[in-house]
Amino acid sequence: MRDFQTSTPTAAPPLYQSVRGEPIDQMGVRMTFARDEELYAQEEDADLVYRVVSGAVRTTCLMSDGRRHVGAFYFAGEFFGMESGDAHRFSAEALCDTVVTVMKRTIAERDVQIERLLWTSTVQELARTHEHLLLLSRMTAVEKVATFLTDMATRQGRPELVFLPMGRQDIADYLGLTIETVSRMIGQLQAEGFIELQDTRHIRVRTRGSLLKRCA
Amino acid sequence: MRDFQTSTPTAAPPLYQSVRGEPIDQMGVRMTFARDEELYAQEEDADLVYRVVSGAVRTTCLMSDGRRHVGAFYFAGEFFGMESGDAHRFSAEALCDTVVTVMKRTIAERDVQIERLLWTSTVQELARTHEHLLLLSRMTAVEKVATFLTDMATRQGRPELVFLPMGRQDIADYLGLTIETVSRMIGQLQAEGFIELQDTRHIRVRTRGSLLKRCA
DNA sequence: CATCTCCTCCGTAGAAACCCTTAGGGGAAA
DNA sequence: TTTCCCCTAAGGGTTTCTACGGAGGAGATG
Repeated sequence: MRDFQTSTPTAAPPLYQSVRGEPIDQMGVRMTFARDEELYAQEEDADLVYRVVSGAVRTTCLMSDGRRHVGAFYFAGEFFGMESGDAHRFSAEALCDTVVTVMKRTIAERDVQIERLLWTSTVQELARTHEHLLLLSRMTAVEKVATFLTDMATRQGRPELVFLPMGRQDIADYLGLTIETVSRMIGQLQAEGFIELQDTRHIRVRTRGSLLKRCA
Repeated sequence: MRDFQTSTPTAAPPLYQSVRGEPIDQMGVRMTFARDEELYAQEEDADLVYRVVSGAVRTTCLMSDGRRHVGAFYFAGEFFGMESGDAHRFSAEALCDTVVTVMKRTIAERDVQIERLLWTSTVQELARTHEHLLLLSRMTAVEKVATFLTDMATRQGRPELVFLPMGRQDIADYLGLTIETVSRMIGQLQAEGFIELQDTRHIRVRTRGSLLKRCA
């Protein structure tokens, strides 16, 4: 976990660094969550917006028959929890020990600068989500896993060594695969020489260019 | 096409009706596009934002090996074309004869009211996109088609008779299926008595409650 | 500190289900 | 007629489902 904590702050875009000269990390109330602790639940009132300071968060959606879907992962510097309606459509949980800042939605919407920041963040998330759509609808299993790994590497700002704060089940539910297929595809990428597993959560990318070819 | 033109304006939320007392339809420059005409292309500069006045628009993404992906459909009252970067990641085409209003992004961002409208619209689209993700990642073929039909019915504001301005290929590329599977599933829903085909583009929903059960 | 057990998570293999590919025919529009 | 799009059917491939075994961590015990 520790190397993850120290690596992610570099991923925060410069845009997010300050508002009115204040470090944006200090905007709102600081809160800490333990691994697997719930930040908010599905159907809960969505009157707060969140921003990751350190650690990582996943949003999940549970269907009535038990099928599970992971909507997104959020890392340091990223906003989440904005909803168009009154209630959260997903629940949010901490992947590891995580610090976030929390702000009332009504307060954020009263400040033009903060609102603009939120809008920029929302458009960025929309773009990421569209990429996710493309991945889910038209990629093969091995392409999904390769794309996921390069995306994680990029967002962590360290293309040669990826740390995965989430388990295999989370990856599977994010990519629309089963846990077995994820394992098989990681094994296949390793057998083909694209990646090397240091342990189950640390993956060394050998030839980034070649791995990108497996991304479709 | 005609019944579609008359039915969609009712789908526009009240929020979009006016800004500063002006009908928002008159914001920006009015443009008309013919069926299958391109509004903008993938990789093109994204310095404009669009809003559908009448008709319908699809956004598509073409992969290098020819695989095709439909990102979204937009109907009267909805904004599209906002990007986080400088370039469009998708191309946009008219599904039928379509009227849109076009506005410079820089102008939109200078007006606080318009900017807020855009943000609201973006958050709504993000929510719709998250629903689309859930559909693609964890639904079966028949659930995808059933969900698609109920979504179209809802957005057209006429739950009992759905008009599909897009072809089967567009539906398939939107749902991550093949055209044959879409046909089979529509046939299956018809055989099970949930829907009835008037012609290939007009579908009568017999028992909405039952169809919703097929949506997972 | 070593060892044991429990528990969770990860990896592998075979069978089965699901969906896609391929091929062919029909109907509407140009 | 020609062309394009849609529907149907059969075979094959990819992914999932089911089942089993191994690795590693947490906690209890001596």
